[in-house]
Amino acid sequence: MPAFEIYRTLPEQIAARLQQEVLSSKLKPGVPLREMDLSERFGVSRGPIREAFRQLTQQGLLVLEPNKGVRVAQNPSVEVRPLVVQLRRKIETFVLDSIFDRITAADLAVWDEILADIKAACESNDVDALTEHDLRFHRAIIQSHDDKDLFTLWQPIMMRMLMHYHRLDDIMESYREHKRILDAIHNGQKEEAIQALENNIQ
Amino acid sequence: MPAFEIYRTLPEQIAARLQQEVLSSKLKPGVPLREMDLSERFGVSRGPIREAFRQLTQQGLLVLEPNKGVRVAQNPSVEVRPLVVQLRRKIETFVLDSIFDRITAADLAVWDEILADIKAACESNDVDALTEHDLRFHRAIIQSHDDKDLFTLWQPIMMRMLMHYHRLDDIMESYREHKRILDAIHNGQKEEAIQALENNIQ
DNA sequence: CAAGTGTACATTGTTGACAATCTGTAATTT
DNA sequence: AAATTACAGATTGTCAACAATGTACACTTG
Repeated sequence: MPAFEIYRTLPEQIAARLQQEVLSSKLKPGVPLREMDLSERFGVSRGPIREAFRQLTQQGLLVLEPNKGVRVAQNPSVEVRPLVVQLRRKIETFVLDSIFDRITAADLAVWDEILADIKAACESNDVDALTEHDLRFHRAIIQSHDDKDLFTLWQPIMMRMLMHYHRLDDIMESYREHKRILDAIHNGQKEEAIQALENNIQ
Repeated sequence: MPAFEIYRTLPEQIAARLQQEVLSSKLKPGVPLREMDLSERFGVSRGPIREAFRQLTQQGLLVLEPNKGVRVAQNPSVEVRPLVVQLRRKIETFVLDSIFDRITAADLAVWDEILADIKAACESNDVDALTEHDLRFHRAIIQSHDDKDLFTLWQPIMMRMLMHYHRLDDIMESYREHKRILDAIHNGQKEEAIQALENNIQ
């Protein structure tokens, strides 16, 4: 696992950068994003910017109005949050349950490394880094399922949970929760792993 | 409600057309879509085509590989189907439950009209039209929720259910199921309506 | 003959120019 | 003075040309 992500395309790199800025509230809800501003900032033409906008719109981080451009999406309402939690739990526990017996040592090695990044983020109290590696952790699990496009269902749900929400007083608790998941997997304890995963999603 | 949908933008019109062709299996899984072919067919440049591709990729109907274009997505695996059913039920029943007391006569009028279209499609045994109006029916309910971007979560799930799947031997049963939902709503029977809705989603 | 290499060709990626649309402001009308 | 219209600037939508990448097939090379 490289320390930095490798992106194939220009729009992906731009989208990743903007995603990080939305999730860290550097870009606040309602703020309009101008194609030309960003094309100057990233040193590319408007085409790749527009495509990055589409990706982030699909993730629910931006809202698009025809002929009026995109804005940063509003944070999800508290009323909807319990639904989102349930949906994410259903998907992730489904995946963990169905891949459990086929998890390889290589998978676990990757997940352990991400856990180390989570630990480092918690210890340095870096909430943005924690968000990033929390996302990487759960994405890695989802993407290990055979049906690759479960990811498409999961991503917008995950994004809604990451938008402007920090439930933990004690940031180290996040590390402990993820560690419990991996410990259970290492020990081949399926039910415990699923339980720990559900406990982490709230 | 107009007899035909009104689309603001060029890419939306193109995406709607391609969506219909994928859902009706006129475009089969795995088939590559070439930007230039479609730009000639629709009489536009490649730009709007690319944007339509983005929309359909987000819906899970197309799969995109960088530098290699898009293909029609494979049908969802049978293993994943129960999960998708559960997710869709959770979202739709959540919406119906939370809007139930605020449903207006105007809402019901719209839904009744769609039901009439469903009936007509069933009576003429037109599976493609049924798919279209089934989609319209449930979309109308989802979009009546305040939190507009619940739609973003729901759409890719709905698409996976519509892809190449016909569970009914008796096509008229679809009409009856939707009628039961609306009848219960007309009578103010919330639990019955939710039950009928769940029964329709399988 | 198998494996690798080179070279057209097809296709997607990116760009800058131009067209269409929206927004706010000032002039006009009643 | 209020409502409407006309206009100018800003912004997004579309297009066609060019660049970069991937693909297929013939060709070398061992």
